Amino acid sequence: MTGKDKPSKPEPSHKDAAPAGLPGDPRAFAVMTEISIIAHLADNLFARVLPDGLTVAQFAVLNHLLRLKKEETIGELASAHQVSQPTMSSTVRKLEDKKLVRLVPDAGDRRIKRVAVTRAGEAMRGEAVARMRPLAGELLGQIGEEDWARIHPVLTRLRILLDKAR
Amino acid sequence: MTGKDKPSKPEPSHKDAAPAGLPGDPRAFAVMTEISIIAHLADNLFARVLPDGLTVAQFAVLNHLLRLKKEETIGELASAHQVSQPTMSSTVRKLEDKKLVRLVPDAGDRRIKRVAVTRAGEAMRGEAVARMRPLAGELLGQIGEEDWARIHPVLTRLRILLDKAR
DNA sequence: TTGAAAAACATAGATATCTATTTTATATAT
DNA sequence: ATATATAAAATAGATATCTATGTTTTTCAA
Repeated sequence: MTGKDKPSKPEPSHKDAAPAGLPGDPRAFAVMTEISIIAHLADNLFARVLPDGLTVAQFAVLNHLLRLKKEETIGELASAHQVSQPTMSSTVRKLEDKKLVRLVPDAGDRRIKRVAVTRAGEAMRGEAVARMRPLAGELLGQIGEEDWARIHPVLTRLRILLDKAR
Repeated sequence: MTGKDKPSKPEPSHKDAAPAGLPGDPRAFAVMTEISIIAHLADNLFARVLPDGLTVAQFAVLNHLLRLKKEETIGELASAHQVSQPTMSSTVRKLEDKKLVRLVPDAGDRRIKRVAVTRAGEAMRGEAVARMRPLAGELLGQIGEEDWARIHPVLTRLRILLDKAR
């Protein structure tokens, strides 16, 4: 995931993509399509600027724990990040292999291990944030603050609707 | 992908998730996080209502070709759907195995095979659309038309920005 | 005309995700 | 107290994606 070369990368051209084109509510489908493409593009772009060996999923876990300033179980992390428990187990193990987190056993419940970010983990997250800052400023800065504010509440409502329908 | 049981499925609770929390432009990051979650939830939801054996990627190809009413090469499909050429080759082969598309050799250029949807493919897409209609109506109908219209142009602008930065 | 570069697709190997199941530990009901 | 149900995490197997590379065909320049 170093992203130096790009041999078989898909080329621009987004007249359309995923769902879309359904009868009934074309605009809603068009918007969902845009959202799908945006998520995909942002994810790829993000992956390219991350420090070597750190995936988006791994960064997200470090960032989550450091933002909340607390330790969480694998199950809690899986819920928060919308992935299955085995997937989060795998992500956490990779972070552990790199010494970016350590697993703290729970005193009262021996099934549980809480994930704690190490110093090295903090440093790695700091580097990741530093690397994405220019890209973020350049790109996201081109959308005005008022536009972000305009779309934010609608997207939150949509996310809550979809979340309830799971 | 039948989606009958759901043992290790992540549970609700979205106080937060991926990126977010970066300094500089918190709102932009919060929005990008919402977009990422929405795309993920919609994809999963969509996958669950599709006819058995049809993946989202496969449906997207059928739908794309039927909407545009034309045949396209594997390379064109890969570009349009933001995936690598080998991925699209694989998706097309699966559709071909199920007789939902057939590969039409190009008369003038023997490297090329155009992907054409079969009758069975049309029927399958029709069934997929029929199955998702109630879900779509129920969910997406809860967001007013004016809200879709409000966020659409901003999202399109954002998508174009990200696309240029690839 | 022939050799090199480019293009379209296929193949190979790696990885991240998923579902299903297993293991171990805790909670609860008889 | 003991048996059963629930819960947390690990393991196993499948799949969709990616990058890197190979093969075949076409294009173009010397």
